[in-house]
Amino acid sequence: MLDIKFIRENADVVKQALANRNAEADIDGLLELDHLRRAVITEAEGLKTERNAASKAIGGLMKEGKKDEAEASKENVRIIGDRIAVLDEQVRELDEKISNIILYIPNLPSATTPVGSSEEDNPVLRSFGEKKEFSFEVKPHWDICEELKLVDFERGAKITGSGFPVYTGQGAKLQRSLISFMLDLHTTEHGYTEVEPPFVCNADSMTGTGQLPKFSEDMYYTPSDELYLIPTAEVPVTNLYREEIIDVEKPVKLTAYTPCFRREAGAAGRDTRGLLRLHQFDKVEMVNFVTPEQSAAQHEILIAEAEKVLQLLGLHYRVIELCTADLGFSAAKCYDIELWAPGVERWLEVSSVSNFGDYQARRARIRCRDENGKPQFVHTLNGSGVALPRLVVALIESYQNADGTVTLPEVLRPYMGGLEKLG
RNA sequence: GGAGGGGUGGCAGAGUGGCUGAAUGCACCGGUCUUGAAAACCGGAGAGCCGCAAGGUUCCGGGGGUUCGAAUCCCUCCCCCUCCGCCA
Repeated sequence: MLDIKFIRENADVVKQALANRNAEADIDGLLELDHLRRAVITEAEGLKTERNAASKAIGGLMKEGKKDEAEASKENVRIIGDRIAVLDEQVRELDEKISNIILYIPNLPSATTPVGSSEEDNPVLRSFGEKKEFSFEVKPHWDICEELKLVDFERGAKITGSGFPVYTGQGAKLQRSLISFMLDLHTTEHGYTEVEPPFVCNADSMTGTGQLPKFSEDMYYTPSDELYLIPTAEVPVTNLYREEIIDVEKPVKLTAYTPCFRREAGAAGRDTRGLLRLHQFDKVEMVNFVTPEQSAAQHEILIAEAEKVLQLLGLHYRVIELCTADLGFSAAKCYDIELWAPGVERWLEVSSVSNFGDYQARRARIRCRDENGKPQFVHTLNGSGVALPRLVVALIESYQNADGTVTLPEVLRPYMGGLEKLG
C-alpha cells in the first residue's frame, strides 16, 4: 500500500507512475476523502478533549457531593458524546472508502525500472550458457514424461481436474530431489533459514502481501473456514512477521518449499498441455526482510542466489527486467529468470525476483527500528528459487538423449540415489 | 467436540469504574563512579492517528454494548493453556 502522506504531497508523481504501469486509480477522489477524513477527525478529537475534561470534572463533583451540578454536567456530556458517535461513524465510513481505493492501487515502479508499454519492452540483462545442438529430433517434455512414466496427466485430471498432474516413479523422486537440492543450496551456501509454513492462509495475510482484495478470483478458497490456499510461499513466509517490529540489522533470509495453488482464472485454455501452466505446482521460495538502505543491494544478491540454482544444474537461461507495464501488482522492481526449453522451443519463466520496497511492509505492518530507535517499515524482497514444473520441463528437454533417456546433472545424482539417467 | 482457566508494554507481572498509557522486576539506552569493566546509584524509554507546532486523541487479544467516564462491568468472536473425548 502506498503512503497516503506521500500521495498527498506527490499526487502528480503518483499519477505518472501509475500511468507508466497502465494502472487506473482515482487519486483525486482519494485525496478528497483523505481531506474530509482529517477534518472530521479534527472535529471529533476536539470534542473528545472537551468530554474527557468534563468527565474528569464530574468525578470531582461527585466526590465533593455536589450531585446537582454533576447531573447537569452529565446531560451536557451526553450530548457531546452523541455528536462524537456520529463523527466517529463518519470516520469509520471514510476509512473504509479510502481502503477500498488505496488497497487496489499497485506499488510505484522504482526509479530504475525501465518504462515500457508491454512485455515487449522488457530488456534482457544477461544470459548463461547457450542453446544446445541436438543430432536428433528433440521431443517436447510431455512425450518424454509419457514415455518414461514420469507424470500421469490423465489420472491427475480424473482425481482432481486438468492442471493437477500426478508425478510417478522417477518423476516423483525427481521432484523431491530438486526440492532438497535447492533448499540445501540456499541453507548451506546462501545463509537461509528453512521454514515450513501452513499452505493455507487467512484474509489478513493475503491482504498483507497484496493478493487481496484485488486478486481473490485467482485463489482457491475454503468458505467454511474462510481460508485461502496459498498461490506462493511468499504469503505465509512474509506474513510471519505481520504486525511485528523485527531486527533486520542483518537481512532476515528465509526459504521455504511449498506447493502453490493458482486458479489461473484469466489464463484458461492457455498452455493446457504438459507442465507449462498448472493449478498446483511445487516451488522453493526465498524471502528477505531488510532495511530500506539495504534493499537495492539485496535485490542483486537475491537474483544471484536464484541464478546459482540454474548454473549448478547447467541450464541455459537469461535474466530480463520487467518494464513498468509488466511489473507485478506489489513490486517496485522485478527481474525474471527464463529457462530455454528446446522441446517446446520457448523461454520459460521459472523465477521472479522482486523488490517490494515498503509496499508489503506497510500493508502488513512489518517494521524495524531505525538508527534512532524509531519504528520504520522494512523492505521485503522475494524470489523463486525456483519453481519446479518449468524447471523440470527445461531439464528433461535439455538433457534428453537419442535413446529416449534423460541424463541427470551431476548435482542431482546424490539426491536420486546415484542414478545417472532417467529411463 | 465437551469442561475449566487465561490473553496487559521487548519479556515477566500488578491493576476489578475516574488521580492508570498503565505499578514493580528483568532486559534496553544515557549519565555518575571506575585505569577499564562489573556492581551500585541517577535519569530516559510503548505504538498509531490528527496537528507547522504547542499539543490533542486512540490503543490493555478483535468487535459490539452499559456509563458523564471502561484495562476494570456485560455480550460476542478469536487465540493460548489444562483435563476429557476423537484421531494422523
